[in-house]
Order: sequence, then structure tokens, then C-alpha cells
Amino acid sequence: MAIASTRCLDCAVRDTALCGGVGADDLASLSAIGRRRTLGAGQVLTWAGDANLLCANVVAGILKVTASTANGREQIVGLLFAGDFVGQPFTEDSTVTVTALVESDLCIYPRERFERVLGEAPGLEHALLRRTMASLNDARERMLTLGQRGAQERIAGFLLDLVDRTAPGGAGGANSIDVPISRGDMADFLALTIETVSRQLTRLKGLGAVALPRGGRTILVRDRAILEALANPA
Amino acid sequence: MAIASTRCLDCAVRDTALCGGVGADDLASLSAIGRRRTLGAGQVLTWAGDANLLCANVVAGILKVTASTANGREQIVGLLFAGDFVGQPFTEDSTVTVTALVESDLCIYPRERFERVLGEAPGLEHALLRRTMASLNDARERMLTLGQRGAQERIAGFLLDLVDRTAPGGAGGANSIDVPISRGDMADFLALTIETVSRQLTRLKGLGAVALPRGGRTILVRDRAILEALANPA
DNA sequence: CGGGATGTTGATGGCAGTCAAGCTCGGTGG
DNA sequence: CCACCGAGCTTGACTGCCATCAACATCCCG
Repeated sequence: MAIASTRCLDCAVRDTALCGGVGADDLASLSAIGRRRTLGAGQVLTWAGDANLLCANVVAGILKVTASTANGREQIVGLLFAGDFVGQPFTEDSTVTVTALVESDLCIYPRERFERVLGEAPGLEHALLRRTMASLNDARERMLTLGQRGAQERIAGFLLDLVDRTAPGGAGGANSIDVPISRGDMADFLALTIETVSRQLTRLKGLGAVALPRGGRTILVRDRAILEALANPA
Repeated sequence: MAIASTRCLDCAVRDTALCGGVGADDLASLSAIGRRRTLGAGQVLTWAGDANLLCANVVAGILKVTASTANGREQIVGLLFAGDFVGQPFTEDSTVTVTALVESDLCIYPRERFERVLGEAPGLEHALLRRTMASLNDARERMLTLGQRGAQERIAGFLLDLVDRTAPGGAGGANSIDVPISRGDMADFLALTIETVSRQLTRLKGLGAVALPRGGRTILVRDRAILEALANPA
């Protein structure tokens, strides 16, 4: 079912998503071609190598973008949160696999129709350009991490990023994050093994930087300063 | 001195650069604000952290884009060849350092003026979007390399990329590349040490995959198949 | 011819990967 | 209610790859 314009105006990511910074006319064009879809945890949106048929906005949830080598080793090259854009307009084949890490809601556009709207709405294309440049900056920062930082720097930095992304405002003191991804996904993201991630986390617990309530995947950041020190050693 | 439109039409990268896929009007706007500049090997175009004052097209040469950690470790996050675009429109501060690896010619635009032209030339902005998306794909492929591949896979893959970029068409047999960068730069690019790069290269020589004429920085690719096998182990 | 930058080769060590065993927890069914 | 099971996580012992440290070779340029 098509999304009525009014639904767009009520959208949870109205302010942060690509469609947020765009005029009423362009919004109407977008809403005319958008369809809502919910992905269960673990479900795949697009496969690397398949025809590139769709673009989307993330309305809720978390997805991973993965690339893999010919012999099957996998690397998470990006994480997508609410408000993020998914997809590669103007390319025929998808080069990455996009998978939901938790149940996620998307607003999906057929790729070719999305491209047509882009062509008619320079403001939208501009917004997409800015987002893509921001993604490129993220990617460069990740290259720096993957190339130059050790295991504990990666973990500490990752936790800080996660806190800033999911629990904004919490400036000082204890700060909890419901870490939404498994140890395995953390490992794939940071290019470490599950065992190393686990060891570093227990080490952080020992230092009093975090608490790991047993059972869930929650991580409590108890001392941000320690994490910052570990993420940026002398 | 401003570049006359006729000079743009004669430009060495007329076909491959950003300005190549653009109409005559937009080209005129661009040429009105462009200035030529030559950078010697080792000279820096922009420093990370400085105000982001310019964008450019690479007319000739090779430049490196580097990011670095707070404690000074450095990672090359991209290489720029003739025809590539340099810069980050719409951001106030430069997050990366751009340095010429060999003497390079650039066509430089003041950032804010370039942005204005972008705003008036949707075709140009579209072309830039495509380029930025391509860069993002490159970055993702590099993340895969940095995260998942071993030293010899990195070296072999790098040589193959370099051959394809600098010596197109050479389908089979021996293929030479005037490797334009030092061992140190190769190491920074691949996140290895100089010693590891050197060892892997002599190993490739031993396997007959490459020849390393003494003296220069030239590398002769003798057996592409070996490199491909090493770059993609079972 | 000399000196500095760049590259090669060798010896050693450390960090994270691998292999393996055991733990925790949630779910299922007897 | 409890026994069982499997997925995810933790912990330990060992290994291996690449970084580090060090010595030497080579090249370039005055």
C-alpha cells in the first residue's frame, strides 16, 4: 500500500531521514513510490551480486551492510540506524549484502523510480550527496581503525560511538546502552574474533569502565573517561 | 589566471574528470572559477583540521589522502589519479590530508564558489554524486581488505589494481607498471610495515609473478595468474 | 667520493587468531 | 517442575603472522 503524504508527515524519522530535508512537492513524489516493509532479525534485504532493485530509508531498527571475499570471509562495512539511507542508486548490481540485525522497519522505493524522482528533485539529490559524503567520511574513519588500531582501541572506540548514537545527551556519569548486536556482529564490524571481543569486554569490566549485567546484551558505561583514554592511547 | 573555456576543451582529463560529463554552460561556469596549480612531490594540498577552502580535479599525477589518529599513526585512505575529484564540498573543516606523491597538476576551485556552481548545475551535482558513491564502494572494498586479508593477499591485490589503473588493455603476458609510490607509501596504504611489503615482493619475485629491476621503482608483472591466485586464496 | 634516503634481509617478540572446553540462559517437551 | 538441548558467551592453552629491532645493501645527488 502506498504511503499517504500525511503518513510521511507523521513518520518517525521525518526529521532525520533523507526525505526530511526536502520540500512538500518532492515529498509527495517520494511518498507515491514508497512502501513500508518490516524485516525480522536476520532477514536479508539485498544480496551482494543480485540485481540492485531497491533503495530505502530506515524507519526503525538496525541493519548491517556486509562485503565478503571470494572465499567467504565477511566484513561489516557499515551499520544502519533509524533515519539512514540504504541503497546504491544508478548501479545495476548490488555489491553489498544488507541484513537486519534486529526487527527493522523500512520505507522502500523501487530503485529506478527512486532515480527518476532524484532526477526531478535536485534538492533530494543534494541531500543524498551530503549523506553519501558523510558515509565516505565514516568509511575513512573505519579504515583508520581497521588499519591502525589495536583490539582494545577498537572496542573502546566502538562503545563510545554506540553510546553517542543511541543515548545522546548523556554527558557524564553512568550511561547504559542496550547493545543491539551480538558479539559475533561486533567482531565482524571491528575485524576481530568473538573471543577477542569477549576478552576485551571482560577486561573493561575489570577496569571499571563498563558493567556487563549477566543475561542480556546490555552494556553499562560506568566511566566514559576510561574508555576515551583506552580509545586514544598516548 | 582563469582557464579559458577553450583550455577546458583541450584538457588532458576532459573525458574522465568530473567536468567531462557536463554541458557547455556548466563547463563555462567551472572554467570561470578554476585555477591551475602544480604540486611538487611531497607537497601538501590540504591539511586535516584546517579550514576546508578548496576542491579540485586531478589533471596529472598521483596524490594520497591520509587520515591519522590522535597519537600520530597514519593511514592512507585513498589514492587519487588523473581525472579524480578532490575535496569535500559543504563541510567547513577538512578531515583528511591530501599530499602529492609525485609532481601533480590540479585544477583548483575555491570551495564556496564551487558549491555555488554545483547548486546551479544539477548535472554537475549528479556527476559528483556518482563519483562519491564510487569512492564509497572503493572504501568498502578497502575495509574488506584491511579487515580480512593477509599480507600477501593485500600486496597481490594491490598490484593487480595498480596494473588495471595505470596500464589498461594489457590483457595477458608481461605487464609493467612504473610503480609511482615508495615502499613506505605502499605500506601506509595497505596497513603493513615497509619490511613486510619488501618481503612479500621478494617472495613474489621468487614465485616468478613479478620482476623487480634493480634501481627504480618499476615492477614488472610477469604472471598475472599467479597474482590473482594469491589475491584470492581458496 | 661521501652521506642520507630508501630498500632488503635476518632475529626476535607480542598481539590476536585458533582450537578446545565449559558456562549461562532461554526454550521445549517429558 | 525439571531435564535436556542448543545458541551465544566466556575462559584457557597454544600458535602464527606480522611488527619490531637491528644490520646491511643500494641508489641518488651533491
